[in-house]
Amino acid sequence: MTDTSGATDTSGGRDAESVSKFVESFAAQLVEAGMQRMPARIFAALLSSDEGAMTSVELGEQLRISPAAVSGGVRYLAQQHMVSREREPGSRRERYRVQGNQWYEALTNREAVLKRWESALGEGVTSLGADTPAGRRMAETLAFFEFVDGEIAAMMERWRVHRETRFGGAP
Amino acid sequence: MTDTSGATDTSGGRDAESVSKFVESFAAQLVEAGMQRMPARIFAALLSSDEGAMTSVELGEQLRISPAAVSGGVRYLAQQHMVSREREPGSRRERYRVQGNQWYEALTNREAVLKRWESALGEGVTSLGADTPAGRRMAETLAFFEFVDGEIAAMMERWRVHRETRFGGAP
DNA sequence: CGCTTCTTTCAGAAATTTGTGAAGTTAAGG
DNA sequence: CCTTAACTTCACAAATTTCTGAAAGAAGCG
Repeated sequence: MTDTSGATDTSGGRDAESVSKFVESFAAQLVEAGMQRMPARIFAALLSSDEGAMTSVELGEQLRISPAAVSGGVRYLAQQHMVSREREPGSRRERYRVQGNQWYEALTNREAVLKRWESALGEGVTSLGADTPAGRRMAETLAFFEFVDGEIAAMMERWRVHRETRFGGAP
Repeated sequence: MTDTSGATDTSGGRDAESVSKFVESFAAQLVEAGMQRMPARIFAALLSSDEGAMTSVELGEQLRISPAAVSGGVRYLAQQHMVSREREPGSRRERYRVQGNQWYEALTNREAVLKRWESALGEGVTSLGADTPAGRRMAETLAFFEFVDGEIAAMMERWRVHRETRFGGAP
């Protein structure tokens, strides 16, 4: 089965090549935005799978990477809550799943990041002096991030509503 | 002047050491969020300067880096619109300035990034087939980013208002 | 015009990051 | 229990990135 003619499916895409093309190009964007290469590729592969889930072996085959690389990449993604791990009961085999909305909730949950920025800025304000020009600038910056923090939560709430009306609210 | 006692200013901070401490710790956060090290450090230094602007030489001295590193870092920051360059007329010496609000407008202007993601996702939808499960998932993701796009603009508008009432609208 | 002062570019050394093979660990199933 | 299938960890080689010194390029100023 190494023929290049009709491939698996000509009707709506889904031949190995067009999937791979998308995976690599989307992963490249994620990399450019600061994600590491392997996590990005793994994530893109999951996103473009029909089930939204793949096993270690499947990932390794599609991306041509070692089990070790899959393991590392998946661990990162799980830590970031961008994928979740499942085990089909009664098998040591794991599947990694991208949970519909879960992942962009995670993406917007730069919350942790924002919190750390805020904390660093707060220290900056006190250590440089709240009454100095630099201190005032940082206090304003801090206020901005606090504002954003709150806004993002509200935005995600609006998204859930918007989504329901547009896609007929899946869970 | 290498004494460690009274330093330059004991009233509100602003001795070289506490500035540097803040700079490095804030830069570290930026790095963790994906920014390269030099740009991050340069940016943090500018942010914590009283004038909000420094020359090449000042940056080099505070951060202990070569002129080449300053040049590279500053170029990156300028491309991202996080700092602007000024020249005091009649001198080849340049100053790099963090423009109050300009920079977080830039930060939220991941607009370019979002656009590229959207375009990649769009290609994904057509290439995988809009009627496949994977295609639908990606279409929804795409919708999410389009939604975010719009929301961010609105959020920044609200911020400007919020800011005026809180800080007495500077330009 | 040529000197001087800044900035930028470039090639390369040093450090860091990345991905792999191989060994190690855990649990399912005989 | 022992075997086997899966995932994880680890040390290291390769690739990439990062920063520097040196040279080159502009632009003010005499």
